[in-house]
Amino acid sequence: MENIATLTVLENSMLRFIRGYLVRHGQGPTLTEIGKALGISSKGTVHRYVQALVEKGYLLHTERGWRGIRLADRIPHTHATLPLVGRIAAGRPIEAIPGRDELNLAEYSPDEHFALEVQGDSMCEIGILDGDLVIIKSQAVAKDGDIVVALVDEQEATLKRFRKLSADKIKLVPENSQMQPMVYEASRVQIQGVLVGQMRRY
Amino acid sequence: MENIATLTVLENSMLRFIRGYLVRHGQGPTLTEIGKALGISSKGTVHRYVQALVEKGYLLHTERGWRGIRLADRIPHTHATLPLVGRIAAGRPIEAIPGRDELNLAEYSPDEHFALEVQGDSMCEIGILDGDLVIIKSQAVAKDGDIVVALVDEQEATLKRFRKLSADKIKLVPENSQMQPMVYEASRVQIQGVLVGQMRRY
DNA sequence: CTTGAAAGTTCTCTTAATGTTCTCTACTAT
DNA sequence: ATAGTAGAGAACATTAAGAGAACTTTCAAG
Repeated sequence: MENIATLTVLENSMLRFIRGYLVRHGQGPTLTEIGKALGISSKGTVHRYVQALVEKGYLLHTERGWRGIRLADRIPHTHATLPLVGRIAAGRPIEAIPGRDELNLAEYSPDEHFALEVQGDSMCEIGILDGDLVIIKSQAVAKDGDIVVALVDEQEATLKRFRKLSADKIKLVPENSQMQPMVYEASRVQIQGVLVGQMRRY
Repeated sequence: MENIATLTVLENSMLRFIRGYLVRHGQGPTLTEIGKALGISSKGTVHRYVQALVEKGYLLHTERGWRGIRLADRIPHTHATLPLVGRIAAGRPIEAIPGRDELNLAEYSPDEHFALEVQGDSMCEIGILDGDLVIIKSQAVAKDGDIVVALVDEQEATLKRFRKLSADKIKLVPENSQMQPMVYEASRVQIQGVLVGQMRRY
């Protein structure tokens, strides 16, 4: 945590860019490329910042030669963010996503969200598999088509797509063709929240 | 946080804001940002409150430089966690998962990991869909069967399952029956990392 | 090997953003 | 009336960020 404290906003941005570039290209960027990416037209300015990162221990530079910027072992610990290097599509270069160079994992506030582990295949056709974690925003009302955590008779829980049939009937729809939708009296069903995220570990 | 009671309402609000900001950004807010968040237009006023929190032992400030506000050691740092309520299986009550009541969103250290956004369907049969984010552990070596980010000829990237055919040949296998595996000379392929996580937003 | 372009290095000058200090004001409770 | 809380805002100081020119080094092509 202390480590990040010593970097300015721009140093941090530059480090993120350099880091992404190394993954995307397998070699270091030129000062001009760094400048272009960060909107700086002066190589001198870019050079100075790279030097600052080297002096602060975040970057190394090969002794001679072009494109010699490398990551040092010392990488800032930024709580709850990861560098978002870009978009990967087979057969293409990884392309940086303009304006998005960080993945913020702390965007879900714990007072409004909770997590659940999924068991079963009811939502597998949309990529929510057995064992996945889902992030739910706590709310009691859902829109037609939302994926909800629904409590039936205050007891049985399920993660399904919510369909409103009428004022007093709702349908909970699995995303698995082998399973049937279920229709309930609205009064039996309590919406606990709405799906906002999913994640899986490997 | 027992001593939080000795703060005024506003000091308390400010402390909460600063704590949240530090988690999301990994560095301190500017006085202007604090002011904007709490509806105070005067930097001078904000500064005075920050000083009060420093004097009362809740905050620290780096000796020099901007964005230097930090939490004092006695203040618990907010971690990027969500309550993990339990396991959800259709038709059953949500059951608590023994020993796991929190989902730690910050488990991937940024010095070893980066994220990528997936484009395409090459891994869709294992639930990695177009638009998903994947979390990659940086490493240059993979085991047979690992899902890897591979750079071919320092240029083309791909996320596929790694199969080692021989000492100098590897195969990259999609998880989509409509696509063919590709075989490469090992010297053409640079492993940038191995898949450790996946996530999706709704 | 030579040459020219690209990339890197050093330096000076400038501007904008952020932090600090201070004075004045208003409201509420004692 | 006084003290505490809370706010505005201005002037000043410090930090970060930027341009660009001149020079040096590296590399690739001929």
